[in-house]
Amino acid sequence: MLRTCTLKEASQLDGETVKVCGWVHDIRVLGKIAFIIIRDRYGLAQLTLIRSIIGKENFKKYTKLTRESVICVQGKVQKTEQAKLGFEILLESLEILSIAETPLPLGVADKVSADMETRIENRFLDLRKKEVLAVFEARSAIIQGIREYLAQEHFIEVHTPKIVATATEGGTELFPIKYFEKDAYLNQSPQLYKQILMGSGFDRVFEIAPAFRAEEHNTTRHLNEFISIDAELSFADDNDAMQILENSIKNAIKHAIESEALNALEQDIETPDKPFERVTYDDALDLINSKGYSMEWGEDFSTEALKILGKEIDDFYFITHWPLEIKPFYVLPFEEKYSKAFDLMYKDKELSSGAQRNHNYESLVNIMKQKGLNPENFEFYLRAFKYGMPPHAGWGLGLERLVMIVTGVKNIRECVLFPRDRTRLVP
RNA sequence: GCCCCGGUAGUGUAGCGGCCUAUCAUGCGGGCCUGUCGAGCCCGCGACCCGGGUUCAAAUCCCGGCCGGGGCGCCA
Repeated sequence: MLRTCTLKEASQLDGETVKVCGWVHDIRVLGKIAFIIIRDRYGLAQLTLIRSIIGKENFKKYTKLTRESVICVQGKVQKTEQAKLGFEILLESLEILSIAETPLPLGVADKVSADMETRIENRFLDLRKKEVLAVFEARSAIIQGIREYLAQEHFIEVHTPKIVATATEGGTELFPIKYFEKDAYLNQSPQLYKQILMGSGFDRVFEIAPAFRAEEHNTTRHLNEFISIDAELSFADDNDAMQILENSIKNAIKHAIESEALNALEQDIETPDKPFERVTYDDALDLINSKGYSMEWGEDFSTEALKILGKEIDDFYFITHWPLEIKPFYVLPFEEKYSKAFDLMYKDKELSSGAQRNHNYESLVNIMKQKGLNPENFEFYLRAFKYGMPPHAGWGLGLERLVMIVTGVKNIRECVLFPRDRTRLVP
């Protein structure tokens, strides 16, 4: 066993001799005494080196260690007021496990900031910073919160194919790939598959998996590969789906807060205690037009329009009863020109979209034709509607968008370990 | 897809025709110090993206390329 405890655990072991491992965060030499700040995932600890105890040779060797080298040390934990952290480890022996080259392409303990590109190119180093790590701890907690809630509501976690034969919904660009002698695509959404599973009687399913979009977008809120959290439930309408979504989000935030990851981010967010406000498309439209912005019925909200809404309405809110014409073919029509579609917003950000689905075969085929899609290309999907399909509803949620909101991070790339954007394919 | 902005030491920056042998911080190398903790002090190291042009003179202006950041659109 290389270590007997983590640095955080060591802080509680006053008087005991421990063996700990980590990275050299910083070294301060003051003549005959020196301090090495060691770091692991859980925190920092100060190693105190006294030359007269460890010997001149060792003292020199250890204080010449480069930053970010990996070491394993043995020493005695002592509580002391003299150390900022309230304790220190009086060094007895030190083993060098890995020497870090110098200079570092990206400073870890530095005060200077780095550009996004430098950070991503050296992501392994960037991830050593506690505020960067914290984003991923929060992300993990968010996923756990959602998974925990959905499992409790008897959702089955499923995985659908990411290599598919045709476009899911039309519209967005897909990444073409070679599938042996056939042409295929990376899937933009599990939409069609999770609906088929409703026809299978799975009743309630969810999936947390990558989705791919080949749009050349240049924004801080789009990725070409992102994690989509999708849920679908049978014998349910749009309101049921919204409730499940709302509760999932609340549990996600609760978990993120409880994980304490947010402490490193100076992010102050509370679990929303009130129900999310629900605004109809028509009311939202009126609100926007009343603020001096001009928007026609049947248009989607522009970024500028959403900024107005974001200011007028509280944090999380649903926009419901969308015009049928601007939603995909699979949403359920309602009162002729409307649909049972909804979007979940956080201020001006689109977090999720969902709907009660159209489970009527004839109607579905008609709407597909109206939208210029060829039903023959969707035969594998449509046949599930011919032999007993229950009414159902569901949603897709962009994980990284939620992580942005919960952590307060401004660029969505910071919410992914190794982001895929317009030009980035490595690392 | 349309549009805007930017590339200066390892990192982050200042400079935006001659005052540049290029600023500052951080880092790195060396030295001093037994309580540092954003340590301090002294010495040193290290850079104008590439190609072409304008000019007596280019980091600075112009053109092209490469690379990056962002806005809109599209969406999650």
